[in-house]
Amino acid sequence: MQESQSARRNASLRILAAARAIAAREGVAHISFEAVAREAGLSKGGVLYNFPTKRDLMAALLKEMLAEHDALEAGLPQDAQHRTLRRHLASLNGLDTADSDLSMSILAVAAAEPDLLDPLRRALEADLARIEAEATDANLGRLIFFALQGLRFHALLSLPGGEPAPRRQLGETIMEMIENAH
Amino acid sequence: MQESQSARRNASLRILAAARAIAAREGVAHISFEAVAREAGLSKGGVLYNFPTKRDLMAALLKEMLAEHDALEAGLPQDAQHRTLRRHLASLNGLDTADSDLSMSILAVAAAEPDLLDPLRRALEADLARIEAEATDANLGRLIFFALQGLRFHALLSLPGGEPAPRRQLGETIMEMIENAH
DNA sequence: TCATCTATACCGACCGGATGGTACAGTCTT
DNA sequence: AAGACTGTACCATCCGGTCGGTATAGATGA
Repeated sequence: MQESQSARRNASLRILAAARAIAAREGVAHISFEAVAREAGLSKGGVLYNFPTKRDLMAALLKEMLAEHDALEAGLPQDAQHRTLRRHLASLNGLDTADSDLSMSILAVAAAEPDLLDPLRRALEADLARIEAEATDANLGRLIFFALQGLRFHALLSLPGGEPAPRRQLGETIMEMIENAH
Repeated sequence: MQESQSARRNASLRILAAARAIAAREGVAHISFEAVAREAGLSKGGVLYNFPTKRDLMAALLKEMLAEHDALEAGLPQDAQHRTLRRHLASLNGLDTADSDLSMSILAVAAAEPDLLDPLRRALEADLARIEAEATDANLGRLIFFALQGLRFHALLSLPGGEPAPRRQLGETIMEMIENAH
């Protein structure tokens, strides 16, 4: 194990990964310092050293998720129309491979400390504005945006329509609507 | 207060109302037996007599919410087209007056015990099927359904676009789309 | 070069509070 | 009196957070 540098210094990434793993396996409610420590292979004190409060841990989790979502835009063709909508669509389609359970933590976080969602609120606010600006029909743009969000939540909560197959099907419908509206 | 029958015999309704009040005031995470008992004006033992486990309490809360949602259909004109979609729209518009925080409990419940959402899953599954059957364009019906759901979740989590004003605005757009598609 | 000092990263025992749940005694209604 | 219902005391557990301590790596200085 090449821990000469990485493990010695800063176990934060390992801790976040451990938290995600626990969320995926046992549910977000089971993210506790002890559990995370066990999963990450260090002590509770070590986790608390990196994230002094649970709030900090959850905030870091959320930040990581938003960053991954934003990173998707890089994979889009430079000249694509409706970039923001496309990014959301891509993010939605990537829900299988990526751990959807991390997103799930948003919900748990929201229940406990609503203001932790502020970064997410700002990001979505900007996205919504961009979508309206990019759209030929602002109303249609909004409609599609919320449909994507609805689809996302259904996927997170295992509600009908959120399974990969129907999700992708509606995704294609939406893609056609996007491309036909120039 | 006419407690001669209702309160004396079966405090369940009072308990559920208390739980909703707590959720609205302090958040879903603060629904505990003791807190509910205090709010409902009885003892913890009393609450536990009516709802032997927390799971039972949460399930009852969810059931109550679903019933209220279904009840909205009665207020719709007999001959209305797209009844199911209209009901969802009505439910969404009623989010302000009704306690949205009850719906919020869905999220917390889902985090703790996902299978409690099964009744909701069945209800939404049926709704989705009905919507597709009622729609002239099944794809459009689905799209609108998920947009409504997205809007609902945004409202629950105080995410952008979920505020009453923009919510109602998009609602009207949707209403027009529904009425123009015959 | 070697002793000392300092900062970083981590360990693990412990505390206090909250919570779900139990036990059981009492009360009210019929 | 019996059963439905309520109140009180209590328990076990979990969890977030504190705290004193350890290990190590580099800087400092004579």
